[in-house]
Amino acid sequence: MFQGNSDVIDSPGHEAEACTVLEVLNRISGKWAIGILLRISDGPVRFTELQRSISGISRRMLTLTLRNLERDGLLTRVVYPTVPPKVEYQATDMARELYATLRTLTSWAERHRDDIAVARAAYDRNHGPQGGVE
Amino acid sequence: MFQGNSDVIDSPGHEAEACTVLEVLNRISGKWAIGILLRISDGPVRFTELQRSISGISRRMLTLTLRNLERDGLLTRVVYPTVPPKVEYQATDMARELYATLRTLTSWAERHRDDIAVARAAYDRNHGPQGGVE
DNA sequence: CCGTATCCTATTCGATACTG
DNA sequence: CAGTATCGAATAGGATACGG
Repeated sequence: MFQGNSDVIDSPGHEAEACTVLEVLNRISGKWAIGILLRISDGPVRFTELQRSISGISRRMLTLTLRNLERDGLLTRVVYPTVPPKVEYQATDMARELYATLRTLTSWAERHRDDIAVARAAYDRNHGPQGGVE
Repeated sequence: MFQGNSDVIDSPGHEAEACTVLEVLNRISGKWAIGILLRISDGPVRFTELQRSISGISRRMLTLTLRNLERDGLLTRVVYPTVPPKVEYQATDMARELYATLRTLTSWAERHRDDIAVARAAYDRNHGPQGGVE
């Protein structure tokens, strides 16, 4: 019944700052965080706009990921009390420091996508389904 | 009974290359991958040595993560047929291209660890346990 | 338009015991 | 030393339905 029943947001009162770095890195891991951060990299974006851009994400996961990023100070949520409601999400300075790194990361991923596919295929050929010596 | 029952290694024959980038990024996500990669950044390291350095990791997760990284061509596994056995893990060139980025990432995490903690505390104060309007 | 609540599944991970 | 097998708990994530 707590908001962080199990899901992503951990309940306040449960401190867990053991691993310095990995704890923080876990904030930008998760299936959608990087995609969201990159999407709002050049200006505020509305909720529905985000949902359509990212495509594949459910409203639930979009909300949860946005809340976590907001909680950690990586984006701000601005509510315009209009009708219909309008909510914009916007990267903070802290998040902006990440963009260069994030882009390097995704560019690395794109550059080596084929290499990885090849390596994987080779591995699966040798260490086949049953670990078969054959 | 298959090696990829559910765990980390996905069974060959199930192609899933939909998302270009995220698919690949998922390879260096996971709780231990980055730690392992950084640990082998300056030369080959043995299994037990890895286990002690990383500390907190179980043999099982060490093995699984190593296998996945090997499968994706991020490290190589060299077995010396001695007794007792000796196995060394070593980063590939592809992985070495990642180190600069990985260090930038972890340094960002360290620089902003406090900011994040503060942001989180503030968030939890406002959007308290019940989402209470108060 | 922008969410939240519930339910359910798949995946991740740790503990433990066994092996070449 | 360097693993593998099995089990079980916790968590992430999807589908769907409801609300301000």
